[in-house]
Amino acid sequence: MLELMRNWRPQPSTAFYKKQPESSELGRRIISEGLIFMQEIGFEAFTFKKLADRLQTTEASVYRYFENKHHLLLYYMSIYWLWLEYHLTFGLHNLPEKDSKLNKALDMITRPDQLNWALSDLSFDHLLNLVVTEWGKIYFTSQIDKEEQAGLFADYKRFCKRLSKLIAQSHPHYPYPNTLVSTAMNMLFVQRFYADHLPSLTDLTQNDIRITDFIKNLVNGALQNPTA
Amino acid sequence: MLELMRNWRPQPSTAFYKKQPESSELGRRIISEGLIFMQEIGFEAFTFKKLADRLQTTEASVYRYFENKHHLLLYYMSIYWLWLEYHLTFGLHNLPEKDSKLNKALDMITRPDQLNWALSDLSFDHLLNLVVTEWGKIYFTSQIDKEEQAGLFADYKRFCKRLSKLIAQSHPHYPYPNTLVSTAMNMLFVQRFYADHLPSLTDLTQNDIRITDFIKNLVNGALQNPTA
DNA sequence: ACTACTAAATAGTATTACTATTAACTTTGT
DNA sequence: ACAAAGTTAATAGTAATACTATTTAGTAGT
Repeated sequence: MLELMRNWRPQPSTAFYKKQPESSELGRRIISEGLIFMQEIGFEAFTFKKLADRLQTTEASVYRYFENKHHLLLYYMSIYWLWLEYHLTFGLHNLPEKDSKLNKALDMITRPDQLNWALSDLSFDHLLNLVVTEWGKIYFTSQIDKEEQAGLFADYKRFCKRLSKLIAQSHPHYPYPNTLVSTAMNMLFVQRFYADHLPSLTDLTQNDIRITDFIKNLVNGALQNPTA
Repeated sequence: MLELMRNWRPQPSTAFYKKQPESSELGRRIISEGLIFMQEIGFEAFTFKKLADRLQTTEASVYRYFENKHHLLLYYMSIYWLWLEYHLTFGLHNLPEKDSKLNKALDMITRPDQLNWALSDLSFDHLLNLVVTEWGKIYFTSQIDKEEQAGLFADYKRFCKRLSKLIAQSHPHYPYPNTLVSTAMNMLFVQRFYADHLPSLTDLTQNDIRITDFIKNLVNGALQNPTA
């Protein structure tokens, strides 16, 4: 598996960019420096002008690669989903019991820091921090329908669908598998955000490993409890 | 109770505005027209310039009342919480059993459209729509710590704390009452948003009354299921 | 009638997000 | 070898946005 990962890299779809950033030195620098920078100053304050200054290039050059800064944010998000999906595929392989598959999956998604990150040019910490702080701005935008149409949410949707199917298989009578999965996924990021900024809204602390317990209890509880 | 409401109006704290909007004709028009307009064109597209044009006044005049458009959004949010809290207080009064109190509360927050709205100048539908579409931008902003400091999130925090206490009383051994409550509150808005824009991520449809069943099952399931 | 205060309009500025065009450099075919 | 074709990025913009400083008009109290 580690062997495999050496040659494997998440390749976000062409929908995210105008010019493939992996194809040039500047493109690669936009991706790697952009992540650090966007996480540092926040999505609103982040502009292509500022990034260009930092890269010693120009605003227009950055616009050659990405249509706007939101597409760049979604590009990062895509990398996250592709990476997590890759791990999930291998992690669940050959696990026979459906119930243990779901719980293994919950372990993996709630403790992503325990999984192998092999993208030397991108910092996992920066990526996770970015997702946590900007979660509300990723899939909750005024451009939602247009961006959805363009396929920019495909990775997130596919990932959720995969988990919902695990639930549908192990608990065929539970009526809300998709709702339950999207609830869990949202809470992974929202509760971390609350721990950092609105601690009175959560019982968890920063990087609290009890997030796994909370999510597992939530999901398993919902599945075992009768619905109307 | 209906008698009482005739003389009662949610009064957001002074932290939200520079000049009390209820104190002048223009101020009141900013609130009522602003809600409709912001909901119509979305928070990003909404500007004080455009609102001023619509009100046949000037940008600068609007800025006399609100520091920026985010404060106006939070002002609306405050009205929502104050109104819901008012109903909760009366609705739970004299209900003896703690367990039924929690379930009554869940009924109320999941079906706010069933509660009495008595603000003739503000449309409940517009307010709920605004909250649903802009939820991600309300408490997940780059200004979070500053706004928190200014007390702009006090209503939301107080409301959640109230519900957490119900849980802590009925289920004193459950370790995540605050996390569970903020999960439920988030899902009220996020799942509606998904129903509208990313339907594959939820099993609910627009205005689906099963949101009550989903949330009750989720909360009660979590409380009955053992944690680590 | 004079002062004090409130309300709202005028006229700005700095920044932002984004685009059109041009220049420089590489690669490729003959 | 060398011109055509393609790639990459710089120059130089624009329209819109968020926000402010200053001025004018109106109203209330003494």
